[in-house]
Order: sequence, then structure tokens, then C-alpha cells
Amino acid sequence: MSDDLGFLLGDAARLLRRSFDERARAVGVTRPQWRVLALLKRFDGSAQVTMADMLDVEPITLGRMVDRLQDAGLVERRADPNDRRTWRLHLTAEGEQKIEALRPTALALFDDALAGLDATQRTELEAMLNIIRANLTRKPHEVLNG
Amino acid sequence: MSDDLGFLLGDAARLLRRSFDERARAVGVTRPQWRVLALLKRFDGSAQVTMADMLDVEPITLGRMVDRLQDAGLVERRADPNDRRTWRLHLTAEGEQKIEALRPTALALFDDALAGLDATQRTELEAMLNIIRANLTRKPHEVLNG
DNA sequence: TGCACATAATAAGCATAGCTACTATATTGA
DNA sequence: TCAATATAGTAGCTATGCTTATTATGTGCA
Repeated sequence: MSDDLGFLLGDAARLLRRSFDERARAVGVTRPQWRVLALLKRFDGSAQVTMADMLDVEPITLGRMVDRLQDAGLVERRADPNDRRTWRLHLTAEGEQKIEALRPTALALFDDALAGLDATQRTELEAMLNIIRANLTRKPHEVLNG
Repeated sequence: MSDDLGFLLGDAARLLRRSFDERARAVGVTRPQWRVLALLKRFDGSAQVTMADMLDVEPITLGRMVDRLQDAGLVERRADPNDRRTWRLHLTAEGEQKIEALRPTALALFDDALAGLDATQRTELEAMLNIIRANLTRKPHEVLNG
């Protein structure tokens, strides 16, 4: 049974990702890109390594996402005055527009996905997913998904 | 709260995927490749389009996974005697060894991930994930994860 | 028969995501 | 001071996974 659960989790996540990508395509931003933008809105001026850590991806992965976001004019790299190794990331006005445009879409999608689960179940699901997450995370860290 | 739940799901799944990949690297097979092998063990001789449907990926995605599995000597493509368009997929002896080698690893990982959840919770989690899956799936289909 | 349509698989191109290796810059400690 | 080490970011390679387009083959209908 456990093996089914493991795959089921991956499956549900993949379907969610796919649905988000479908809806986001109209706006011209992918799901991971949107996560970067949303996080930047809260932590404007973050260094890449900090962002990578918050998103729990490798620095190189974030670096390339930023390459594309920069090409698209949604994010700016600015030099850090105190450390010439680091880039500080900033949302452009266009970048902010994108997150605002996609937020209701994301919320609607999550609502669709969770249809048929009442508030109690949602709370429990969240608790269980947090346990799984903690079980699989080497160093526990904050939830940064706003 | 719903938005956290959506990301939480993706997060937990990504961590699970990553952990599997780490453990599977030692055996030389990736997680999606292992899914193909495991499914082929149950449905030996399937056509690619059938496999893609069962795994819920696009045919081209499966096609490339089969390319690599064939290069690695784990899977064979054999011509279908009745339809010259289709390939029939077969596990090689080496392919079978790989799944046998990885199965206990997968089960141990899933067990680790679900540590702290009792049987009741696991059942409920499975039910909820199935609901989410159904909500997000255009055409409902069988669970094929053995 | 033969043409329209469907189906199986592949091709090209893009984005995410990981690994190892590398460069440039900071920091620490002898 | 200067060598060893750590840190920020990038480059090349590989693997998934999607989209759209293309090729080859089957099937159905007039």
C-alpha cells in the first residue's frame, strides 16, 4: 500500500503542475517562474543563493530561471555593493503585473483540485503533507510558498 | 490556505522524487525509468502508446525514456506482427534485475516518507490524493502504479 | 478502389532540475 | 601577509516533460 501512496503523491503533484502550466500559459509565465516572482514580491532584493534555498532548488536551477525571467523583462539583476560575487534580484513593474494576473488563477486551480474535501480534511491533509515534507527534508526549513 | 496546500503538495512530491533519485542512482536507474520497468514487468509486450497512457505521460516522453532504456540494455523494442506502426516493449533479463534491485529501496523510501502517519491516516491520505487526482484528471483512469 | 481520417511513433524546440566542474571573490587562520 | 578554505554564480551534460509538427501506417466510407 505504501508504494501506491508514494506514486499517488507524485501523480497528484504532476497533475497539479500540468493544470497550472495550462492555465498559466495564457499569461506567459510557467509555474516555477511564478513561484520565483511571488517569492520576490515578498523578499525583493534577495541574492540568488537565498532564493534557491527558499525554493529548495539548486543554485544553478534558479540561476537559469532568472536568466529567462530577465530575458522576459520580469526580473532585474543588480550588483551587490558589498559583495561582488552576488546578484540582488528585483521585480520589474511588468513582473509585478504578472503575479497579480496569475494569483487568482492559482487560487482557483487549487480550489478545483481540492473540491470535495471539507475544511477539516484540508487541515489534515496539510498536516500530513508537512509531516512527509519534514521526513524527507535533511534540514528542516520554513514554509515559503506565499 | 488553499494556495499553501497546492504548493505543499508539489513540494512533498518533489522531495520524494529527489530522495528516490538519490537512492536509485546507485543502481543506475532513474525514478521514471523505474516506473517504466515496473509497469513492463506487469504488462510485458505493451505498445508505447499504451505505456504512455498508463503512465499518464505524452507518447514522445515515453519514447525517449525507452530510447535510453534500450541504450542501457534494459528494454527491447520488437516489431508488432500485425501493425507495422507499433513497437512492442519487452524487459531484458538485465531490466528485470534492476527492478528487483530497486523495489526494496522504493518501499523503504516510502516508509521513511510516511513515518509518523498511522494506518488510518495513510488510508485517509490515499483517499484524499485520489480525490485530488480525479479532480485534475480529464478522463478518469485506473491507478497503475504497482 | 481510393481518398479522408485516425493512430503510432518520432522530431524539434523549450523549460525545469539535477550533477560535476569551474571561475571569481570573500573570509579565515597561521 | 598570504595561503587555505568557503561561498556565489556559471557552464556543460543529462534526463524528464510539454507543445506543435511530421512521417508512416491502418481503417472506414463512398
